[in-house]
Amino acid sequence: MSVSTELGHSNLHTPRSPVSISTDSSRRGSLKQVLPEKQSEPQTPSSPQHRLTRKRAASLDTDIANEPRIGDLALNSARLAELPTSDPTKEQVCLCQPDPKIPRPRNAFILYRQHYQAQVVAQHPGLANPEISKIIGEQWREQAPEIKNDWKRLAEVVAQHPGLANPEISKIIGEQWREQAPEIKNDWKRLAEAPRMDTPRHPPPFQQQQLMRRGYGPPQQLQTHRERDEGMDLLSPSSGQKRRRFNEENHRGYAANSPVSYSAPQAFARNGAPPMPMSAGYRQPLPGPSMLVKNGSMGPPPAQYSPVVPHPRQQYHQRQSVSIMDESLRLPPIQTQISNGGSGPQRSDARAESRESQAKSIEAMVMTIPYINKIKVLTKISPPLSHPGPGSPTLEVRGAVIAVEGADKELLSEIGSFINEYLSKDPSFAVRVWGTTASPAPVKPASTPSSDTEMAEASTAVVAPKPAETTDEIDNFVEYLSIISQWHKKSDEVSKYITTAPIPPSTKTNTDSAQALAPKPKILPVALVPTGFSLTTSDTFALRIPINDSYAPVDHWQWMATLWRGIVGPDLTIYVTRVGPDEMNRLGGVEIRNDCQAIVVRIAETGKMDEKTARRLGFEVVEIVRNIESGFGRS
DNA sequence: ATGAATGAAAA
DNA sequence: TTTTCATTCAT
Repeated sequence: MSVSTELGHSNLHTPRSPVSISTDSSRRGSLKQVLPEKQSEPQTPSSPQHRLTRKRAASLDTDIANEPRIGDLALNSARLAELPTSDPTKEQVCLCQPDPKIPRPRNAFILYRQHYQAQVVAQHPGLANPEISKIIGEQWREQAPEIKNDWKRLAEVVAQHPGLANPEISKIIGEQWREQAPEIKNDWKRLAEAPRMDTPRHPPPFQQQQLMRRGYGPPQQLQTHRERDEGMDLLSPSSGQKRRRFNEENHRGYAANSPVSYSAPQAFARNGAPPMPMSAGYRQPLPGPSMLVKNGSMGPPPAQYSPVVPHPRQQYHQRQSVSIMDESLRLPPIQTQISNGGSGPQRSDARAESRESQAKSIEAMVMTIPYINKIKVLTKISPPLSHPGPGSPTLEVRGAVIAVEGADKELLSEIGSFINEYLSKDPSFAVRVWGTTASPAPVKPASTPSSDTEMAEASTAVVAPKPAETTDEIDNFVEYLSIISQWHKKSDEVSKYITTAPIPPSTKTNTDSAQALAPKPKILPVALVPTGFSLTTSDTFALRIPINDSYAPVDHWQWMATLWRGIVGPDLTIYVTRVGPDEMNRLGGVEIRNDCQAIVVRIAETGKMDEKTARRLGFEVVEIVRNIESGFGRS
């Protein structure tokens, strides 16, 4: 059969010359087994294993063989050797080796598991993989048929297009598959067939194949880590955990698990469905403050991640094959964009549409960044009030700054009020609330005809092009800066507040007799930001302000967050989010995150916070706040 | 190498 | 029907 072709193809995927078996050995049946097998026949009933691989590979290849592009490949000797019935000498053995072990396609469950692995690990640190499999397996079982079907379809797509083997691409497809127009789907298919640069082990298809040789080096591991990860690793130190933990988490946990549940951005907030199905945090741009940690520079983030491809932008208008490739590197957001461009049909307001789609993508990306990671990053950017140096005067008290964050405004407000009331009724706390002065509305900055505004308008004039859009962007940006500015001022108030002993209502100043009154419980000042602080605000504006340069969504968000530098950070972050019933059962309503001084509060999709959750939350908050104080004093 | 899960496909 | 093997990665 087309065996020969196939093999050649397989090589394509596994760049290895016939001889380089060693590489493969890492996997299950490779060279080693093959050899033995030949000579021996001791096979008991189930000896098949070894050769299975081979067979499988062959079949797979067949599929591949069908693909047009395959033809280009040069074949390897491996195959050739076989055909020749003529001279079956020992050499054959050698030649055959290359046994390109083409992995079999991942089925729906495997894809599903793969996707949630990270999340589960994040939620259950230290859990062994077999356990993780159980968890995900259980989840899978409970999953609605419809959702399973979505994954099945995705699995089919992946199976049909070896190029999709790359989880990254799979994810993208899964994500947008459902709602994309047919022509876009075709684009994706093309993408699938196109070489993906992500996986080091696969050689570039077409023409490039020859040219690129040098880059690769040995087969390498898998796509798992790449340069991007370095950044993450850097970040993780604080938590001391494995890198994995980091990226994972999709902050919403896994609620709706359909790979294609991408649609309405709102959906994310609504049901907590991870926008990106496949490997959301996989090797993504990472949550970590890559730039922060990396070179300590606060400057602009790294240009782009694609190590191989230049700049997506430059290639946008190139021939489809090329541009598509770039896209794959680029990640979801832009891809959509490109797809649009490629399919040309909708002429009308392609620009607006593209913009819209970009916004959607940004949202998808930004909201996909695990909130835990965001909290960690923000902690680095704006850490809690630090302990005064040795020489500094001792603070009379060290209260706490609590921030309630979350994407759902209503929920935020509900929980924020709860915390406020809960702490306020406790006489040992002196609560004072701070909030972001939400600028009334899209209304013009009538109240603040600051120079900033003027500048903004001036530049608008200069730029001329699209007045409307540009103006909005600037307004948003100005508003953001304004908010940041306000917080800088409030920051001082907050710091002062939590380090000043509150004056008890009736009791007079007890400064003098402080010691004598020792037994009396000290009143702790608590600065509460109940309706969203740095995290919520960064998210809001990261979504609102479009990306007009080469910043990746994650970097875009980070950049927003960076502006909080210099503003006192929360000692405790309470992150509220809505989740589906299953997630609620699995994770509970209140989760304490000691790794980032946070409490995650999960509220059922439909209702309000139940009493049990409220009680636990209140208790934990008090507990943590008290510990903060004592811990502070000691450290 | 083993283990866990589920499912597709080979034996 | 049974067996493999896709994915993951700490033991």
